[in-house]
Amino acid sequence: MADDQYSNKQVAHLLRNIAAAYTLIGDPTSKDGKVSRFRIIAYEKAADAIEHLSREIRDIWQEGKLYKVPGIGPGIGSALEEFFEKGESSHFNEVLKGIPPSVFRLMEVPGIGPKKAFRLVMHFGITDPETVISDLRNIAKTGQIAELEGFGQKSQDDIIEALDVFERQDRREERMPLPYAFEVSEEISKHLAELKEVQQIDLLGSLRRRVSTIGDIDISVMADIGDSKKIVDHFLKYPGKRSIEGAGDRKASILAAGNVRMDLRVQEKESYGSMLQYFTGSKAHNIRLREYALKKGYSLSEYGLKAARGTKLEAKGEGVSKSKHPDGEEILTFKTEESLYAFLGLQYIPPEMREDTGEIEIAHMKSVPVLIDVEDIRGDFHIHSSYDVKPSHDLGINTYEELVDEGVELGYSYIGFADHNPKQSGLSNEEIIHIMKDRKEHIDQVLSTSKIPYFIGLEVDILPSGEIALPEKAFDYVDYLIVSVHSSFRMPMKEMTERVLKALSYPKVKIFGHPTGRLLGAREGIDLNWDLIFQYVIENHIALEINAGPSRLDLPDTLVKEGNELGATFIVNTDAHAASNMDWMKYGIYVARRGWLTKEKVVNTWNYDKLKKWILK
DNA sequence: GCCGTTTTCGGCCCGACTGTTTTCAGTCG
Repeated sequence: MADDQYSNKQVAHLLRNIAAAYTLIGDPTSKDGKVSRFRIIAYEKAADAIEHLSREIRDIWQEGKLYKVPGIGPGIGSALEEFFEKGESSHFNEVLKGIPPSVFRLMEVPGIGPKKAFRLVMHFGITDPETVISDLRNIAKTGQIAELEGFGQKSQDDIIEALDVFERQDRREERMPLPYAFEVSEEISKHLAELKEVQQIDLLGSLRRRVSTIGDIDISVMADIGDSKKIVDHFLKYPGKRSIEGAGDRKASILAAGNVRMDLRVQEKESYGSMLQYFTGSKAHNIRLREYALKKGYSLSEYGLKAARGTKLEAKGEGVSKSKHPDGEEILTFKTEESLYAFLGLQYIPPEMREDTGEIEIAHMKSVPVLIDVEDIRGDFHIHSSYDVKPSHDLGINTYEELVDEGVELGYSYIGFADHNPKQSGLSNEEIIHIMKDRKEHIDQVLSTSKIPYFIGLEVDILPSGEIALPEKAFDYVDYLIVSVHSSFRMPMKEMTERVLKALSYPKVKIFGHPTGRLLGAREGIDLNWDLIFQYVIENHIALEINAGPSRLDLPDTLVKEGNELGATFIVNTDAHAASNMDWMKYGIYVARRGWLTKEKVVNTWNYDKLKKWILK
């Protein structure tokens, strides 16, 4: 499904190839064959936009909303329509005709862009994309690349190295789950903190934006600019280092164990705010912010604001001062991010929102939402105990009493238990009903003096038919049900949607658990028609779970944002199988914040009375 | 080719590093 030629990734790849072809040979379909460089940029922008969509571009086209995607206008749009209808576009074909396919393959190698790929392919006549990597490596080893004009010995060595690395890890795009990235970054932070010249260390990039999976670790250091070389040198001596990717006076990159790339930047105090802003990203947010600044007459970079179009620089406002850009021009520098956004007439934008999904417009209108925080959470409703109901999946390791104690420790006002349902094979309905009755009696007994009120829930499997794995007579012994998909993950969207909608229709179902079923880096989510799911849960007051389990982080942030815009409500749960895992809550909160949620949209921030009313409704 | 809270025409993000170069092109983030 996701890897066919219509997937967002493939369509984005196609548009980037068109952009590369334009760069290399121009447009064969136009009169003079020339292409404005801005048309090339437009294709790349459209590719970026499509790659970051939260749903499939082809589905958007089928809904007739293709031209609502930013970056798609009449030109690219009409070609895409033809592509979706016929499986190919005559314009795209014309443009690509002049470029051997091996060029695009070679461009996937880091360090080789369109120009180099084209030169090498044309000069050596390697046209087969299947063999281009090994063919070129063989040629390189004979020393022929070093003799080409514009290349040299070093270029040749670099190409051999890049091809070797590429072939070893071809297409393995390793991103680590956010919680793991936090651990890795702690070590490098400690290493940097050894230097007394280091005044402050910040983790930036996708880590600071709390993206669910992290590619690179981005680190900034505040220091006097005279010390920056020394700090870079120390960074390069990190014991976990495998190789140096690049190094300058103010920035450097290394590859650490596990092929984790780490990027360092050093900046002085006066312009540190600009650095934080720049290095936090996202790239799309930064580009949009720079465009916005430019319209106001300023050119924005990681150093601060330069005057553009004859604007006069005036250092007005908190934390703003005049300084010199490394190139000698006068600039305004910013101590904090707040001062930078404020200077541009924008409300502060939390890092989690900086994805170019409308946040700059909202900040301009001064209506940035107050995002939910982990302190707002008053309870956890997806916790597994060690009470043995002969469950279909794993038992937890702690008793109800221990889970309550942990809840009290976390400052919760209430708690909900959601063990897995008793397995259906080998147990009769009567036995299951009996187990459920015993469980309720057990809980009520051991928690008769509980410090906080509790709810008795159950996480029930959604069977392939859409029925749920619990006889209705057992419903008497629970306050609420979480329904979750735990099997048959690969069903066509239509059937999967019907399956889930049926499960959601049972009485006492209040929560749709880890809704996509994805496992980060291990399993894609299920295919659902989200418009129908959102509509149903909104009408029936069912909360969509944001599962904070480090390997899940499910619902994904993009779907949270979409559901939020439609008016859905959510619940952030840990799915803990041990009391010690109940502190995973923060990871779910990160997802919620990336989905722009305020606390009102999250049921487990509500006070007890309101919450109880919702559960018992 | 796309786009609009100073524009339906006239703009389009910014800088660092590397290698091959005597002033810059290519690539990347």
